[in-house]
Amino acid sequence: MDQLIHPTYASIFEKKLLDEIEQTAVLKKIPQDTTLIEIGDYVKSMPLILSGAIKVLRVDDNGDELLLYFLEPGDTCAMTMSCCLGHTKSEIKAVAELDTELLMIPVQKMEEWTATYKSWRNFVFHSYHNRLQELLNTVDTIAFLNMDERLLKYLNEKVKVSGDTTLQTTHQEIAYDLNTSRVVISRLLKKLETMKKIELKRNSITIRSL
Amino acid sequence: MDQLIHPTYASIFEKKLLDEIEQTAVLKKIPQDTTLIEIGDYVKSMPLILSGAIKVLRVDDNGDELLLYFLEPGDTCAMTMSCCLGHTKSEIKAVAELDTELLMIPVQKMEEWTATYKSWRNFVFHSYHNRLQELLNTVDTIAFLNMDERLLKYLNEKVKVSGDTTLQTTHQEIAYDLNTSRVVISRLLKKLETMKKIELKRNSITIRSL
DNA sequence: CTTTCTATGTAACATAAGATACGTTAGCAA
DNA sequence: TTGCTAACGTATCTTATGTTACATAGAAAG
Repeated sequence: MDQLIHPTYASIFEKKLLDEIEQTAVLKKIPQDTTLIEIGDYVKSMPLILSGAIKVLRVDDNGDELLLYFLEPGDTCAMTMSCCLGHTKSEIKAVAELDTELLMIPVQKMEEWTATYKSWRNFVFHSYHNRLQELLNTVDTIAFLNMDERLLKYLNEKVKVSGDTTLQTTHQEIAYDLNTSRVVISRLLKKLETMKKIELKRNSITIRSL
Repeated sequence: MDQLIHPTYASIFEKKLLDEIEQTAVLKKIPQDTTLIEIGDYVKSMPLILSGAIKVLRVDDNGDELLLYFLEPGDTCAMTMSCCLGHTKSEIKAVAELDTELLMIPVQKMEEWTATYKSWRNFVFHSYHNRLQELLNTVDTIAFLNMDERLLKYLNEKVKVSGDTTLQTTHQEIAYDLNTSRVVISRLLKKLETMKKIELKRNSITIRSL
């Protein structure tokens, strides 16, 4: 497991902490599209992302969804952390966007480590900081941008996260993430295709320039 | 100053920490409508709110504003904290909603205390937790609610924060907070008045039942 | 090859919200 | 009193987005 921890976390954690992580963390392999957490779930461990990507969503009472942000290697789910520390239920839904590898840290350990390891404390604060930033970004997007701009931003993020300019997805999927209807997305995508910015095929969108 | 700290914070901080706060914190009295922080400001101290209330806003490049949430006694500005710890510029604008009293803690001290005081660490984590919650709430509001529902929620919050069912405000002010136009707010308020839920006068709105 | 899905294209219409314009009113000041 | 200004009321129009309905196309299954 040692090799797995190294690439992303070795540089920020001290040796002793890395040893502790190696002893207590559990490696979890998650196939694409697996739901990791639903709203209302109790969470007893916190994930460190080693590879892949995780999509974090908000869901309202009517089942309407909205993409909040993606988590990538080196990230942790601050929401989950927050729920662990506050001993409250999950406020978000998390789905594996790609095949993903996680290190699961038990709550009890993470509480211990905040007292004993400065590097861990910094990591936790840093994670909160990043999550607040991302949430502000999300707020900006839905408050200040029109749907066509949001769609562009969304496509860009998907390309960045997947590392591929051809996205395997459907219009309906996008509509769910942006909390709108399929027809609206089809309409806007068609416009982008006319502008030669993307190419549309069944189950795939190729981004040429955005 | 001892009496000032007591009511809101005495129960959560240990004696030694309270003493330290008393020695290093600076009491600041802020009149209503004063801008405390603008986006891009560097912040070198973190506020603990003793009395009053603070309105936290997001502003975009066009100068469009959006109310994120209100801070009340016992709260701290997690955004500011986050910026302090990350040594980054402020991402938000903060305005005194009422006459407000703050204790200002220097960054350097707050970093020290996270290492030495468990109660401080818990307070910091708790604050992050609450702010994430509030931001999720904000996201829900703008993503899933229509303007009329957002207006109702807004009026309720103002009543709660001010402790008065009569709000001294203008339609334009509300429009700024909700990032819409005055005309839209006037229209919706009129509808609420017709439904006998509120009473409108120049510069004042009295909430009867929501 | 036909059938059966699911994904996509597109028209036609409905609605919430934004924009513009202008009239009215309350309160203050000269 | 008169006049001025900020706040408010309201009609009209535009636009972005949502809704419904239906046609077509591609993939998969039989």
